[in-house]
Amino acid sequence: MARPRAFDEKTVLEAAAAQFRVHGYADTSTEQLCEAAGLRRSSLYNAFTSKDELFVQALEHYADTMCGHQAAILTDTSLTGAERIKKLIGAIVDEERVARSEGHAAGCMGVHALMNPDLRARDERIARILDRDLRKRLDLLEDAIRAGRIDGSVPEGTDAAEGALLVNTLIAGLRVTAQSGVTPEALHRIALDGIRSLLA
Amino acid sequence: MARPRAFDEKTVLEAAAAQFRVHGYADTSTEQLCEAAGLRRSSLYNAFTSKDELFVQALEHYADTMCGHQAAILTDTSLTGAERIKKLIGAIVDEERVARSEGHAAGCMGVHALMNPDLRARDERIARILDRDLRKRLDLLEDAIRAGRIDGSVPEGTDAAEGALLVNTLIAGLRVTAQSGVTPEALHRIALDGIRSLLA
DNA sequence: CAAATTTTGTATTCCAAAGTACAGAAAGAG
DNA sequence: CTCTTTCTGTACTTTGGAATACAAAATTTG
Repeated sequence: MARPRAFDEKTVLEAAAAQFRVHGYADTSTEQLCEAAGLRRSSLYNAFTSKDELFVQALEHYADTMCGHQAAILTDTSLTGAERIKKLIGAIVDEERVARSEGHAAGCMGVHALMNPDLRARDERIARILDRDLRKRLDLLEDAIRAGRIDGSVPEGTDAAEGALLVNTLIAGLRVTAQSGVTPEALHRIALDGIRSLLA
Repeated sequence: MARPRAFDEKTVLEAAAAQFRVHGYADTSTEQLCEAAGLRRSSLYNAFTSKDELFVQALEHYADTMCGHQAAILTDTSLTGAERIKKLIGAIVDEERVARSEGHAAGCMGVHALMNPDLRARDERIARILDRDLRKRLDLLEDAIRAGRIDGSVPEGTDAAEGALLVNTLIAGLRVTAQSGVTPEALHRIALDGIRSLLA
């Protein structure tokens, strides 16, 4: 019995995340967010009370979506453990490739939020989301490494937890290195060199 | 024939960098900068015209200092090429260790500035400093790798440019991963695993 | 010791960006 | 068709922090 929302909430969260992941929290103005979402100020504030709140929701949605993508790759049992990890790296590099074709780097909400202790302190939910997301992704990586140890694509002695942390660290590094204009091809090669210790 | 400055400029730049490397540009207030430097607003503005200018100078000093430290390690001819790179990683991890003992991560002006396209756009000098710094550090790393190829500590086939980029990428990743509370010991182990491809 | 000049402290101004108010338009329910 | 409710657009208010003004204090040199 009332006028329904003319925009899709998820779509707005994705548009917001696209801004935040490139510019970070502080350097994304509510103006930019409106522009990116194709919404007016009041619609945005009506749906999401504040920039802070919008950030939290965008981060949550972003983390879930990302994690979903990575889970799809890392649990694909048609591939060996090592192949899954290589495919994940390929996917990250591809993200950078399309961002590059748009004239910027892909950025990463996770890196931005992690690197900013003040942001995490401002809203405890942010730290919680980041922790949960990290934990989930490490678990997925550990499972893939264990699978690799069994199928023979990963050396037997490999510590799953540390291998997972290495892959995650390398990915964060890629996000940063991508900002300095390195080609996706070079990015791909160094990432594969970085996980050499995980390949049988 | 005039009252001399009561503070040391370098010391102020270092205090400023210590704030910027943790909080980033936007989330460091001029208030914090005054506090950290032990200076009053007017002294700060008198010496460095603006927050922007202070940031640029702090970044320049920070990059030079960091590069100097790294150069000392990477050109130490009493070590093999591989040993130099391992020692560099140890030094980065130690930085994180002391930061951790102070209750935070070390952060990195380079990572913050790189991840923020708006900041680089605001003042062309920032992009210039970052480019020069990256170039210098990659050159040092390449030299160490080449030295390693000669002394036999690094595999013959290794591409120096890509090896250098890998080490640099890993270090950036360490800066990020350190923010999530991983112990310095774990950080050290995964970093060494990450450069496995560079070790003979 | 006094002049010259710069530093320091407090208070103020200024600005950009976050957030709010409210009138008018749109859409479903009866 | 009309009533109700929610959405949309414009203009306004608020706020946090960067930057400035200026008077008083401090210090070196001649």
